[in-house]
Amino acid sequence: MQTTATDAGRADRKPPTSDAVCQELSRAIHEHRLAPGTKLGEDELAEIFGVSRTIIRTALQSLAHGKLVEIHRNRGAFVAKPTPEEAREIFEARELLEPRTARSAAIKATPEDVAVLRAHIAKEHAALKADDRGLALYLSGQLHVHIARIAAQATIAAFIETLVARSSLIVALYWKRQRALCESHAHNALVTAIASNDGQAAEELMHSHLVDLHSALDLKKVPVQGTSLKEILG
Amino acid sequence: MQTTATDAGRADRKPPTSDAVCQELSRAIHEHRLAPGTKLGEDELAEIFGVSRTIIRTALQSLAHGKLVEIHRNRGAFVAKPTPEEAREIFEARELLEPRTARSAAIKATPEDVAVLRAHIAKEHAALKADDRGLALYLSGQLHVHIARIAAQATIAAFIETLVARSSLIVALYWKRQRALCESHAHNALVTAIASNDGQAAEELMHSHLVDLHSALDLKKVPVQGTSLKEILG
DNA sequence: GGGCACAATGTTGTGTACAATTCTGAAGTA
DNA sequence: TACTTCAGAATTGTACACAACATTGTGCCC
Repeated sequence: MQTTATDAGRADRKPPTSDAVCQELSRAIHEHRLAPGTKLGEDELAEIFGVSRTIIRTALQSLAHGKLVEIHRNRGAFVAKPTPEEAREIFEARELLEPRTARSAAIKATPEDVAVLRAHIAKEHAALKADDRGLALYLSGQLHVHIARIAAQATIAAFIETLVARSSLIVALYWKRQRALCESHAHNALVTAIASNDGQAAEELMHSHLVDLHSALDLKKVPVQGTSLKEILG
Repeated sequence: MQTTATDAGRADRKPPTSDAVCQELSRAIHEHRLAPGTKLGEDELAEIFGVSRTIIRTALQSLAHGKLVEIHRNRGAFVAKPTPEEAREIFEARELLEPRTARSAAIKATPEDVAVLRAHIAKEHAALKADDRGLALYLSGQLHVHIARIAAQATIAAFIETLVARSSLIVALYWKRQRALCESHAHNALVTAIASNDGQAAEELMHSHLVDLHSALDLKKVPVQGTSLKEILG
């Protein structure tokens, strides 16, 4: 998978598929290299990736389905800019889904699963040490997706994946704190609970972790208005 | 919205948009007019709807995102055929999401909301009386979506919408019983609980309703092989 | 000077043509 | 008879061209 992303990024060798473009853009949004509200012009992207607009359009529509991108008819595609209302919904949804899923994961986790999770956390730490905040953020989200997958629930895992992705946008808009270090500790504790197959603890830890994240948002903060100035001056 | 669907169906007046095509196909799948496994040829659909393949492709990709359609590269699009494993996942997900959502809905429901739900049930009854099983099935699913919307949870409502849609495919493949009448009673009780703002009862009724649906499936049954005869003759 | 109408420009939406791949069928061989 | 091989047909994937729409800039009128 790393190969695919690299291929798409370079676009020197082989023409990337729409999925590759999709992943590349998705990753860029995850890592906050693309800010909410940014316009995603088709011609522009087509040139960057070295493909025709057809591929780009497919990728954008795909991202729009996951609500990472908003497409306004005849006006173009923009990186989504969740409202405080949406942010609340998304975290409510996560608080509904993830704790129970974490419990299932803890019950079903094999030593191999745990090893994967620990390796993941190690990468997260490394990224933080290298001061790559974007990558750290991305990995941090992916851990949640991994846990959902361990629960043998591809359907719910897919839901959580979109929620995590959108959470990244929310963090970009409404994040209050500077440090993200605390999360690592929460993740450590969570993985430990899963390692010892303690469903109850995993559920509770996941819940408090999400509440913690949620409370680290300032939803009253006026979102950085990428586009619509009328809202600012309205 | 009825207009849109009709336009798309006829395709005499105005060229339908990809969303219209999407809705039309979605509806056809919901109502079991399109069986799981059916091939959805692009040229074929393009002629039926009176548009170019471009529109059709967009619509199919959209449906593929909701897992109603499977797209195999270079081979085409087919109505999805959920495996027993997926069926289990989908109902587990519904059992996780819907009872709590029903509780929220019951707490927040206004008299107008209840009126809408009751009108919906009336339509459901009418469809059953008219022996339009397809329509009845569709409406039956939509009630669940309506309830989720009342809970002021667009995000979760969207999830439930896809789960309901996929449930329709599962019913097409694995349904055991003949009669669907019992559902109507469950829906009645559910709406009554919501009408009296009884969150606890709504949650419990929704749960038992889903368990009832789930138990009405025979997941050991070999899925009816829609098209690919090679699988039957293996 | 302010406001409006209208042309110019750029971007997106849709249809179509061509290339690439898969499927179908028949012929040939063991 | 069963299996393989290979060409033809059909279908999908991609690129491109044109049309439709939105935005922006200019000039005119009040």
